[in-house]
Amino acid sequence: MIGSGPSLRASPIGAGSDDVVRLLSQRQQSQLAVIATEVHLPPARIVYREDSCAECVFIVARGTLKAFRDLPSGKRRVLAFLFRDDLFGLAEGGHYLHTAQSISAVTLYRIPVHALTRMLQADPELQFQFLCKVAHELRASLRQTIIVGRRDAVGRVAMFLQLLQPAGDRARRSRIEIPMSRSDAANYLGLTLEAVSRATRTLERMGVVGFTGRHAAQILDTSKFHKLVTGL
Amino acid sequence: MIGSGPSLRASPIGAGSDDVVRLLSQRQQSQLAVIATEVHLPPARIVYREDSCAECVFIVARGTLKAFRDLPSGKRRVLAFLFRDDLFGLAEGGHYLHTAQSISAVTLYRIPVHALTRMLQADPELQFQFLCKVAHELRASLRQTIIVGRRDAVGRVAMFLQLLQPAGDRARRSRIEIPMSRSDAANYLGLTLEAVSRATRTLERMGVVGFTGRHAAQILDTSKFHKLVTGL
DNA sequence: CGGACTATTGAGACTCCTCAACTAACGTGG
DNA sequence: CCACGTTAGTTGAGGAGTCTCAATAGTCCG
Repeated sequence: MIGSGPSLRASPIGAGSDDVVRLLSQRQQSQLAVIATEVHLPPARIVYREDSCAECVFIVARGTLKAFRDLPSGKRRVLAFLFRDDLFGLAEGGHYLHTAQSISAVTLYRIPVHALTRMLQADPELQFQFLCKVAHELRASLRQTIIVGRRDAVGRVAMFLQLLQPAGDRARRSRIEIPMSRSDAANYLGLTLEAVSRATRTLERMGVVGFTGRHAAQILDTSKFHKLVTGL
Repeated sequence: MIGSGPSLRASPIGAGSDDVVRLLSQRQQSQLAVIATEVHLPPARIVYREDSCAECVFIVARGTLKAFRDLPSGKRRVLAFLFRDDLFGLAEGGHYLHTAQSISAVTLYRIPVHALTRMLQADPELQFQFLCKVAHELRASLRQTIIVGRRDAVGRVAMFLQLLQPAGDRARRSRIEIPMSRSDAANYLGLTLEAVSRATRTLERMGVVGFTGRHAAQILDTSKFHKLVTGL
């Protein structure tokens, strides 16, 4: 990280670029830094609870988090994983829609919404970056809908791994870090822990993906992998 | 409709209000009208195709549309239904992410993205309304994820009906209009047409919902209905 | 090294999908 | 206006897949 303040990452709106880019300029970062507070959190710490009063939004500077919602039936549903440069803290009617919890140790920028909205109103360029970011999250959510809509567990897990693939050349992309637990991943995918476990086993047996430990995977057969992702 | 131009509707960001409100002022509507073109379309007409060059965004003035995506496997997935005051035309890398098609006869406002982005940059208040609207769509998408994640068909259909519930008092809310076909609804819910058919039949047998024709439903037992929606 | 939590593996039940036949609704053209 | 063809929806029987429940193995942390 070059900047010394909050940064965002997304595909720009409208522009022809295909790439995910860093959105904020140095100026915008330092401007945001004025109203932002840096927060350090150990793993498994609640950042905020659903339905509590939404006074701040957050930007991830380091680490991984999950956003989940407790359903009336008692079940819990993971709706998103949050990585570096992600924005979170979505509210409705002044209350958070889900609970945010750290998975690894994280560093966050906490920004009061009222200060942020004032700043956005005064700085159209900055606001535009936030618009791009929210559109980016909307795309991510639609992608999740596609994934969860699939019937087969193996295909869903394959798509999930693709989601976690780092950017870069083929060698870099083949090594995948899996920061979350199996059970969180399962929950995100709309599967049970057991189904994910069996699916990963199947992927290994097919020689498509190798798992070394629980938090690292390597794609061994890119062609087969892509066939699974696209659904045969 | 009082305004004579495009209008948007969403929950505002940050504010304490719980309600969905009309976002744009008269001034903003007439300002948008300058760069917008009114388009009338009969039912079942493609507005744009996925992967085609994204030059315009659209706002629904009247009617219902669906947004879907053709998956590599050959299957088709409905990702959203679009109603009055909805904004659509989400793109990535300059290309539309899904295909938009009218369900009923529709009236749309077509707005070139380059003109819109220019206008947004120049008018922070207007841009803020668009930010609210996109956040609103993000919430809708997250809600769909929750719905699709459920396992039981009856519960999913119940949630879907709740989604279509009009605002107002109890009497108004109990009468539900279903503009889309069973098969589109099924697709949106991640079910087959047959499963939806059986689920509606079950709802009828349980005396929870009555169906008169294929495009109208009435909630008969609100308490049971809510139990189904929340998942027992 | 022990304890608690997470993950793997197995057997059975349940639900939805697939396939197939039939019925209803819609729009077209005679 | 009606007959017809096409599309959309209903209903039934069978099979595939995941969920549930249960027991075992592995991992992390004190």
